[in-house]
Amino acid sequence: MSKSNNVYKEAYNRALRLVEETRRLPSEPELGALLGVSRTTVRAILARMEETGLILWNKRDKTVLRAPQHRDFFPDEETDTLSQIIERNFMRRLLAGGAEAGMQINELEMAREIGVGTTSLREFLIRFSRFGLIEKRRNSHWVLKGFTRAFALELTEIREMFELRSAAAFCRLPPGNPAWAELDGLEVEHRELEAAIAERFTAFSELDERFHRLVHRASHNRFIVDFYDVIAMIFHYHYQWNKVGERQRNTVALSEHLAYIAALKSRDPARVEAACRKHLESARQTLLASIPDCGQAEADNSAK
Amino acid sequence: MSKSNNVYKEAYNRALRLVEETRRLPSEPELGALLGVSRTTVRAILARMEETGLILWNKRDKTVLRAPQHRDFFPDEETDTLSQIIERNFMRRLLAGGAEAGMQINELEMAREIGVGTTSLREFLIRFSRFGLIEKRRNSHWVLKGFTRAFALELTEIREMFELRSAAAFCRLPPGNPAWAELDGLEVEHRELEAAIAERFTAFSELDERFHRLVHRASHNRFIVDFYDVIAMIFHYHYQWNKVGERQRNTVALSEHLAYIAALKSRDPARVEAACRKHLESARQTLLASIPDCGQAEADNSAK
DNA sequence: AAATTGTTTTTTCACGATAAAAGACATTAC
DNA sequence: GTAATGTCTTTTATCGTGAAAAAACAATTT
Repeated sequence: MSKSNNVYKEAYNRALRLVEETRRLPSEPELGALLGVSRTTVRAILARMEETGLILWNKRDKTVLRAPQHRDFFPDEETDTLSQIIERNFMRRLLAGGAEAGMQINELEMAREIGVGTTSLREFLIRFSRFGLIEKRRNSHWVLKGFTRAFALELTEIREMFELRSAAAFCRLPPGNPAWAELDGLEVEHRELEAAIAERFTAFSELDERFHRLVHRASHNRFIVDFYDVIAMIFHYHYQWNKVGERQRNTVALSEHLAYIAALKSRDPARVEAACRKHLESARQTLLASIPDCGQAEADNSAK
Repeated sequence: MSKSNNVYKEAYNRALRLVEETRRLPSEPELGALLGVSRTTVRAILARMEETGLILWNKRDKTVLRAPQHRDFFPDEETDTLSQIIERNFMRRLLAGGAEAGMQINELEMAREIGVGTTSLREFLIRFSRFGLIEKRRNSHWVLKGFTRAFALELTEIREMFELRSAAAFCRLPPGNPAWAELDGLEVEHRELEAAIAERFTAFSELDERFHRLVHRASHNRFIVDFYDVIAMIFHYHYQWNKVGERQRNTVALSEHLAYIAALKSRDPARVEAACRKHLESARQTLLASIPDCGQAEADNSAK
């Protein structure tokens, strides 16, 4: 099957939004920059838009003829990257299904089950291995380490080290640094969400990620910044399968964020540390509370 | 060409060492365990040994007929893993050649130059990306970030955080923990090397790695333990192309290690921290001294 | 002349295929 | 009856291939 054209389809859907808003589309290179794809893909999109009667395309002239209907869009399933498909499948097995530690992963079988080639699955597993949940035996299978209490503790330990350091670095940023403006923006978004917490309390996790990434970036350390990928991945999937008490959790986290932001703006290192510690502590508790295998931790940890 | 039989060749060479030392070889499963390969490979090895007249093989009986000659061994080039070949090639370009930051990596071209398939190279790059030296543009090329002063500073920053924490954890290990015995063993090896520093001063880096890995393991944190891979990789290649002042460096490091070991054995946290800090500081200086682009650091760091 | 469009070349992504290596099962030897 | 050997099956490592997407180059247009 070689390669799916999801890049084209996904960009096409986004291009439809542009069609909704304008009478005539900009030049090909401009569209490419706007959609984040190459001109080759832009031209494929324009060609189809002409075919379906959405636009009239003649060289520089790209006039919108009609508003896009619902059926003009490609279905969501077709716009996903292969690695996104694999990732979702894999995480579902890992978190939802009964994936015990020590279980081994069969590339061929798993690729067949998900319906992808072995190469793609292999590449996913290699990329995924940095999250510390799987390990490769040379010339042999992968071993699942399991989403255990020990894992959560190790993850949060690093997170706390990194975030405390990043927060301290944030305080030291000169006043002119754009990060301060970003922080102000995030504060506003927090207040807006606080006011509307009843309706859109699920929007929090996206805001949460942006806030923590901003703090981590202040460290100016690629290893710290990159490590947030691990945290984001875990929290993302974790919350997707664990909705109990979500609203309560988010309300608490939101107010902790606001205190944390206020502390950062005060530039008082002691206050920042306290606010950061408090928030991380409750994040840790939330994560731990959701892991079934209690008592397992000591065993895992002392097994060297 | 599908797959090279380097596993077989490498295991064969190691099996020759056993032939040198024994009159008759053990059972197939035992040999497999000894060489770390499957019985399939063991049997292939035995088959060849019989063919070349090294042994007489009849079911359980595997009698050694003659001592292996030099020409019985497979040449070293043939025993390397593909990923080792790729790694060496890549690191040579990165450290020795003029690999400026921002330069882009072409999978196809590089694969051709090294003489491997694109899949293998891709997988290597994905694995390598966690070292923070390259970055992928989606649906496009990889970008080289360069082995810059900024990189070295970011790397050592994390290293120091992790090692200080691990060393502190080491102090708290109960007296019965096998790590203490391992530490004693390493101390002996250090003393032996100290006595013979004149002859085998290049053997230090291997000892260095084992020592630091032992310390890191005390953290009981997979992210800390895994991070040492990054450090080991950098130091390994770095020293391979930078032999100036090696002996002096190693002599200093050796005595610092001994002080560090003594501190750990004293279990005095303050003393451990001091010894650890001192050693890490000189390791950092050594690394920084070897990077050509001075003054670059500020520019890199403040570029957000 | 600079930017845009038209055309061609290259590169990435993903697959199936194949030999090496591992693993499973059946048989024999002690 | 346990542990070895003999045989067969499955899985991994690697490549070549082909379509999607990017990038480079050439020809227009304003």
